[in-house]
Amino acid sequence: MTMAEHRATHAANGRRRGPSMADVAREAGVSGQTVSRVSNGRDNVDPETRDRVLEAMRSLGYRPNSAARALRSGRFHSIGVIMFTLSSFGNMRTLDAIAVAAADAGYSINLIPVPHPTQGEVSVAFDRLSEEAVDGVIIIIEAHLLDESDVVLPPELPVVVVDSTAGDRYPVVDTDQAHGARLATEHLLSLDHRTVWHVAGPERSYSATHRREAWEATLRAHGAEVPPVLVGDWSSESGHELGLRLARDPSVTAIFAANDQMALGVLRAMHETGRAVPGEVSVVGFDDMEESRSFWPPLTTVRQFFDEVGRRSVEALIGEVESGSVATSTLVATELVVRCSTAPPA
Amino acid sequence: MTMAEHRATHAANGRRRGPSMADVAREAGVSGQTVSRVSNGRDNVDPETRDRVLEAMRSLGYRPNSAARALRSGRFHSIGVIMFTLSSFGNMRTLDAIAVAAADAGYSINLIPVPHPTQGEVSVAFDRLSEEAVDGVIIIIEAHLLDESDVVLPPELPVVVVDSTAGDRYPVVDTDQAHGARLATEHLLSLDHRTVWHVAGPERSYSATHRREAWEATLRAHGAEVPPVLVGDWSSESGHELGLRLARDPSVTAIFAANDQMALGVLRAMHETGRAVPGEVSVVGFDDMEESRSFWPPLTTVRQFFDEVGRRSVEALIGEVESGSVATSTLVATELVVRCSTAPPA
DNA sequence: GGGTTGCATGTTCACGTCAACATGCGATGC
DNA sequence: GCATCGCATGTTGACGTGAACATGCAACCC
Repeated sequence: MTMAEHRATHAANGRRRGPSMADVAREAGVSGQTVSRVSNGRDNVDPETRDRVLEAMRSLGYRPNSAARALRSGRFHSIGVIMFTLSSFGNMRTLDAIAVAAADAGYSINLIPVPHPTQGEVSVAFDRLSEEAVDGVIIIIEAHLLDESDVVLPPELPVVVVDSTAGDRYPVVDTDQAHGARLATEHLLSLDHRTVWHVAGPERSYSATHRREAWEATLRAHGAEVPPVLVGDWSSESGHELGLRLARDPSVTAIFAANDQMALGVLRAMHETGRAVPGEVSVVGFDDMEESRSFWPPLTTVRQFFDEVGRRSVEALIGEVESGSVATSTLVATELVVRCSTAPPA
Repeated sequence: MTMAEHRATHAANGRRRGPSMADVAREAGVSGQTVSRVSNGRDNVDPETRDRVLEAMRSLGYRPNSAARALRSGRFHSIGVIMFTLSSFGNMRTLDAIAVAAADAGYSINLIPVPHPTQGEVSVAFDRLSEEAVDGVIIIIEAHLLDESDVVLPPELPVVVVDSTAGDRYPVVDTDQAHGARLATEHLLSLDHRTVWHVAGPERSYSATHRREAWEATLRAHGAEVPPVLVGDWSSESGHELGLRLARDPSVTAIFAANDQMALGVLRAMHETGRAVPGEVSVVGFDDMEESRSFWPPLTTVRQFFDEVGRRSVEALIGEVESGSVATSTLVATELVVRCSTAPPA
């Protein structure tokens, strides 16, 4: 039976199913089991038989049915990724890396969005998740939502948490936020700024909290005064707003923003108020997003290795899925990228 | 049997399977079919029976097995999304919208990355795809790769193409690139610029081509001279490079960049060479990414409605999946957002 | 009151795959 | 020459679900 005939047959009876192992077996004159063996690349098949089967597969346009495979084996070769809006630079880059790493390992990615980070929504996402065909989950949302909600992840489901903390319930892969924040703060102090102001991310974000705490600790360690924190929401808008506040205070000479977007907003505020960067005010960001080298002035920032985070989280998860070994949490280093937005105070 | 006991049982014999319909049926004292009916929300079940079944499901921690369901029904309730790197602002926003729209419709998203846009890679992605458990596919890659390669998408698989063209093989959901480019160009001309230079996206991108063609057509329609095109690669780096070239030419007073990132690079080039924006040179972007309002100066740009694109493509695809009707192609409008990077020539 | 209708529920079986076990056959050992 | 082994291949059944069909029972009609 040719592929065209096959499809015609199926079109006729209204089903859209592709050819099955049985069809291939018939075409090749072997048993279904032999087709299965060829399909799974086992070596205990006579080369000649294998060729015949492969030829039959090709001519019929056979594709293994992943649902049947999953049903039989109990494994889906799929990883669920739960995340808020992708609209954060870091999340996006991390997801990208996860997708690539997963594909390399033969896993597909099942994206589960949580449009609004409320407990209700998280709950819904998790409920949905439990019906999803995934072998494990990578969570890229603020974990406090896990702590507080009575949401239950399906037990026995391997989980890796990214860029957050999760008590010690799950392994965590995170950027070394504290290290990055220390690098940024020390860089500014080493330029002889008396102290460093901080435009932080939202209160409930762990990344934001870690960066802020490390900034504060670094200032204290160097005997510098700790100015009040300005809290933003990661957006350049909020950076702009807080930047305007800082611009009014002539004693401010060094600002560490918790991400590049807010740093961009701060830069805009400085331009608007005529305060020279880096002449009067130095600014450091966090993330090293692709665009930050084109900001004006090009932004000194802390580079995160999102690819590494994605890669490691997939690695950890698949390890857990395949060998049952629960991974340990790991930190990914950061590095300071000095560009043109920092200089000694006037 | 309680949930704990149930899991203990399974742990003991080494299987990690959850309880099945049969377990629930036994617990509730009904047949499997009745459980199935409750599970699928059919209304022909006695309320009392339904409650008993729901209670049994809860106590056992029952979750429908999606693999078995898919095997039986031939439907996966899953949409495959094929895309290059997420690292483009537009792709990311579109994906986000797709994910949300799909979730609302009860579909999950299967992300299939194509790290390198070569034919070989595309081929691999498609091969992989054919084993994936998806009911349809949304393709967000430059479609010429489809045209040229001998890659075969599984026949009968519904496909929607986003932000590209696809001959008339598949329905296309696209932003009205031409309209946007015309808005941008006319805005600059209306400010009395003699002509408008264009920093285009890569040759092989359809979006880039459409924008460029519309820019050129608009200039011609207004009797303006058409200057040579500068071709970038969407990155702010390339915008910077080409911007430096443009900055050297004093006759350049208006620049339309094919995306915001390249516009950012152009802005940087102007700052570096001391050419005032918008005093000496006006710059318009395309996309209206979240950050562009915080560029210096805040960027005049063409807003794309990525959410709408994502929503419509999901709608079109699901329509095709569920009713078999092939959708028609649609265009999503754009709008000009005037900020501070444009002004009449000096 | 016999037949019909409507509704809740049960029984059977097939979806496509693959593990486990079975078969068959040539080669090898003593 | 007979037992044994290795290897390619075949047969059977189960994974969990839900469509199709079957059953059983109460209400209703003329």
